[in-house]
Amino acid sequence: MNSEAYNLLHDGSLALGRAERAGIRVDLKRAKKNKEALTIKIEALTKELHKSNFYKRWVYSAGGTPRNMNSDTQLGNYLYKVLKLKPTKLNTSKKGSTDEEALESLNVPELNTILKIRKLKNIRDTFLEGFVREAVDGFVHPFYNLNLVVTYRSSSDSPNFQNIPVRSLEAKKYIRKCLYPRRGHQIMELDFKGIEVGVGTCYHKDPTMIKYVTNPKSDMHGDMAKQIFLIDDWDPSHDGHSTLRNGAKNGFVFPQFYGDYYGNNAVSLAKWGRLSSTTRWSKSEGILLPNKVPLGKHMINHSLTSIKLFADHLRGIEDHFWNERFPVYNDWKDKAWRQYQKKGYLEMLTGFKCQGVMDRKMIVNYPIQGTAFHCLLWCLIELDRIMYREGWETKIIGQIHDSLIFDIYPPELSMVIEIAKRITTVDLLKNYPWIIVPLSVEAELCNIDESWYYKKKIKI
DNA sequence: GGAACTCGCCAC
DNA sequence: AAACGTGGCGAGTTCC
Repeated sequence: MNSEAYNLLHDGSLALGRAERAGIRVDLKRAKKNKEALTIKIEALTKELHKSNFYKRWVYSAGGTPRNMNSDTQLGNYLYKVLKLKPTKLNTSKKGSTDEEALESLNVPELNTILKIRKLKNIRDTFLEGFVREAVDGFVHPFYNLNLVVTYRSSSDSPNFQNIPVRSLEAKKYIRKCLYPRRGHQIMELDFKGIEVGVGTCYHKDPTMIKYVTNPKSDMHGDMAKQIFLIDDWDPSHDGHSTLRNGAKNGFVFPQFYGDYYGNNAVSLAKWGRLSSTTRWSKSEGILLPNKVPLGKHMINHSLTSIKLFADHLRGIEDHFWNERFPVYNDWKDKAWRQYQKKGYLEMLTGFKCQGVMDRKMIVNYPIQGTAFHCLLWCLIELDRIMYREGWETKIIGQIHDSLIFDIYPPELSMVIEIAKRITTVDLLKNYPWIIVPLSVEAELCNIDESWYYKKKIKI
């Protein structure tokens, strides 16, 4: 790495050290209460399972020794060797998988109980128990490492602050309702909007992507949703259409950027839209579209009657995506790969080098992932410097790759937002002149004395 | 009988 | 042929 990169890590660890020292307030009483509530639920589900013929036969098959349903080895043996069920999926050791997708596909009611227990145990033992174990005087102090990740991103541990559940409502409730700001303060989260797409654009400079990230009226994910789901009367403000937009974004666009292909896109989009991956689609299946039409009916009306035909459709879209829509981006991927093969390493715009054996996907992903984080880290250092110098009562308490988490002293709120906005959208671009696209941030805020669970988007 | 390791799973 | 990157847990294995 060059000296600029080197200094970023040094300044970064000092700034992150202050966030570590600040820490996050935990309601330990609540964490313990939630743990107990989960234990009761887990015990009830375990009892239910133990009563089933499914479990009794499992024990019998082991000569009467009790079976541990948390053991994937025992479960896999029973399902695929004793019951001789056909695995729908293999794990890396080429044995029948026992992950969520595999168990769901077997359509055995008791397996759903096991999945439920798994989820609850994960909430209890990884997250809540982690808070209880790591808390000192009512605060957890997650660590942020800058020396562990091959892409020169950060990682976090003890407890890991970068994988706190937010998508699953149940997990989110149990866990985030334990995390609080200091008394009289409020938690705020500031996120870069589409930073990886923006940083990627600084690498490949594709003119169509530049238009997409520069013109606020353009909408890449919306355009892809129109194409993928064959919608003629596209209305971005429509709830149902914004659902399809999310599908296109998370089921096609991002996976394509990461190097995935249309075949997997078809499977994951079918799953997302509740369409069968094995049988022909019917007009009554699938998620409901805005006009109350099931997705299955909509697809069939457009002659897409099965996942096979849908995959063919996506193959054409993938081809158009890379060769017509983003040909310059496509060329950059080739160029980056050839350059790595010639030089044996890759170099980021922020001055970091990655050496070692890498495949094509790593070569096009690492620089974007790392560089995007470096933008966040640079802003964190700048903000920390100002906060420290001026003695703000507001503290930075965490960081999740493209977002900053603050413990806000309410009288300082508007000043924090104003300065953070300046640093992220103006100062950063001066420091890194290779940033050729506008960057923007969005904010989520909790009320005073409210837990992190209640964060809500605010206008800034 | 414990330390250190791998694997599979799952959270982001 | 076919998804980037992490941390953490429980189960199971190996080694001393």
